[in-house]
Amino acid sequence: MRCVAGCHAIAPQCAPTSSSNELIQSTIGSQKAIIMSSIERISSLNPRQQKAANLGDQHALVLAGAGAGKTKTIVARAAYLIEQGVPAHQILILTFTKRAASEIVARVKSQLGERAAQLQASTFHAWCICLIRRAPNAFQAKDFTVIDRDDQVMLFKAIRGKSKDDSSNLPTAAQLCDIYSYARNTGKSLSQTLKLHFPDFVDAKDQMVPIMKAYEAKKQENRYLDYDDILDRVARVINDSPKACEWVALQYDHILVDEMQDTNPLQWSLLSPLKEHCWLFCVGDDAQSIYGFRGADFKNVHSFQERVPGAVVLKLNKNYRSTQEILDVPNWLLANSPLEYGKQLVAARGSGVRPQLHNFSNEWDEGGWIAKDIQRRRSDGDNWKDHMILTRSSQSARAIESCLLAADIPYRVIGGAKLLESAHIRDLLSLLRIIGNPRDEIAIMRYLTLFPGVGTVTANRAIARLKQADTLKSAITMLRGDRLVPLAATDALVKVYQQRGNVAEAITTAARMLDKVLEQKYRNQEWPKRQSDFKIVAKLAEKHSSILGFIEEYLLDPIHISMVKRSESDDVATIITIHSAKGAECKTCYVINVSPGAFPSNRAMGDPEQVEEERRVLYVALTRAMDHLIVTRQKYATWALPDKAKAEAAETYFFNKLPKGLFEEHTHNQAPKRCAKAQSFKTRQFSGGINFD
DNA sequence: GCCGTCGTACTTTTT
DNA sequence: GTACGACGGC
Repeated sequence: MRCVAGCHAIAPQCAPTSSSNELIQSTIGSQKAIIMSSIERISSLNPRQQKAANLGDQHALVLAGAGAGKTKTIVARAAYLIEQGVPAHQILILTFTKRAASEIVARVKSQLGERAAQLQASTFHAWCICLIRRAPNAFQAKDFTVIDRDDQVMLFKAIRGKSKDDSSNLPTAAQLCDIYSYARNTGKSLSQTLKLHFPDFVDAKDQMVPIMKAYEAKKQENRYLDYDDILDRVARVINDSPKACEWVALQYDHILVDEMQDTNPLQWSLLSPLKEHCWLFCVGDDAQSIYGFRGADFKNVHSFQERVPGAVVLKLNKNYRSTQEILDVPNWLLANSPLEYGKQLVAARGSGVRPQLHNFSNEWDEGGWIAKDIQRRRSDGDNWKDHMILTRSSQSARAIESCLLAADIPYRVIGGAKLLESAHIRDLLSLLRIIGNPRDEIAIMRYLTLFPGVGTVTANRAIARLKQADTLKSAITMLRGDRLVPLAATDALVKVYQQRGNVAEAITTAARMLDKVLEQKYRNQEWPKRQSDFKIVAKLAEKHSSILGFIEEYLLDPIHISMVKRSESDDVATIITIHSAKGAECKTCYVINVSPGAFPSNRAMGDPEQVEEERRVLYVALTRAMDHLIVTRQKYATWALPDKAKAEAAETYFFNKLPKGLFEEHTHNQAPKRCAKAQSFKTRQFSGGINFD
């Protein structure tokens, strides 16, 4: 047996499946309950799943259609390995979301109990952070702050602003961020990235290079790691240094990868060097590849055997989730693609209820009807949690949310606003971040400009001064002497600094010290509600001893606002973005706004690759339903588009040549009854729509 | 010269 | 519900 330094001692922030408090634990528990409810129904493996789970020591790729039991096979594989004597901590499970990770671990533990206690499952990012935390010097990432996309955009904005030259079409800060990230995730050069994926900006390349270089310099200077750095640091080191690679590889015998079709070249570069030392067991479905925008490369699936010599490929075809009537819809969708997916899902469960297609005028009618339908199904004996509403964007979840709210239906939203991303929490955390990393310019800027009399100019001066200081203490003394910023600003820094060993206390103190300025800032924006969020953040931080560790955990595993609010009740309906819903399933699924201009999204039109990805997004949505699939769409969804886009939307619409009989179709011209909340939103003027016939 | 406020426009998908 | 630009006040 192998014994490696570090493998036995997993620091709290490194245990990817441990949740940091009961409040949140109960919400995550309820999520699992939904996802797991049906799986327990079929507990035994079919022969193919069994064969996959019980493979000996070899590399394997399991290709499985939607609902064919991918998760179940991974769970069974992990359980089998542990039963064969592989120590649980020598198995690494990599998934795409934290939810998938905790679900898999929970299921293995429920099968094996104590023997699986050390089993680890995490996202690629959480895993890399864990490695970096264990050997910060090896990865050249000591005392860093993890920054999210908003912070990245802030940095790009600050740099771009200086080099503004109105003569050319320089990408916006957010676009620069996307281009930079795409290039890193795919390993492509900037020129190649622009040519292939951002052709509008090919000419701006020479202007972009210095901006991106300045961005990298800023990251270095402020000790920031962005999301891509987290993977990149580890990938570089294990590819360049055989010794480091061995150190990592020795910790694991088997690596199990979920959703392989969504891995990108950067992620592959993490797995590739390890395949010499560990056995890879990867599971995927090319028809469900929906992360192309992040550089996902399904060559990782298609060329698996070339990349991993000696690997065996197994296929799982039978669908155990849905009835055949439901599967006929996604089957038809893929059959209409110019690409050959070669997928025909066959329902092991046989025949059931025909899916429904409902036409509405607008999103309020759509949402109002869905609320009524859920209430009807509940009074017929279903639970709230038997209902899942799938949306393309988190934006479109808002109308449906207000309809459920008005109808008194308990719900939670997954994939929308995240707690740590809301403005008032970022304000609060900016203070904590300065304590954790005194060079954190973004945090200093955000923090200082909270105070009356301090704007960007003054804040920048203060930052320049602070950079000269060696320690936070001397920096604060310097700030006080300068009188650049109000005393309240430095007082809060001092007070919170004294509490830095106890993150929850520090947050409570910070909230108290900033109460005045924040109340002023948010006086017209639901301040009491925002204020109560601070208590939640303090509670989340209870088990953390490091400020940066705390921030990092919740950036990589975000808590959604509605999860916190709804924690007291497990029986809730779910509103979820399709991207977040991969792997999930539910008895009754509403796939909303499957309208022209939305599927494919008008932003994807013109690019065949993106249109196909949109098709797969819809495919994922349609394959979540177990018993009832209800698709809704809006007649006037494209009302705001220019005529040309409107025509294009009508032409490329996925449901154009829908065969009769696939759906039971209903058209609603009037809202059944507008909900009170919905009425309070401004009514829209509609002009021109698409004829669905 | 710098800051605060008010009005307007925009809002894919995730780690 | 947030971000940016324009403008007026200090």
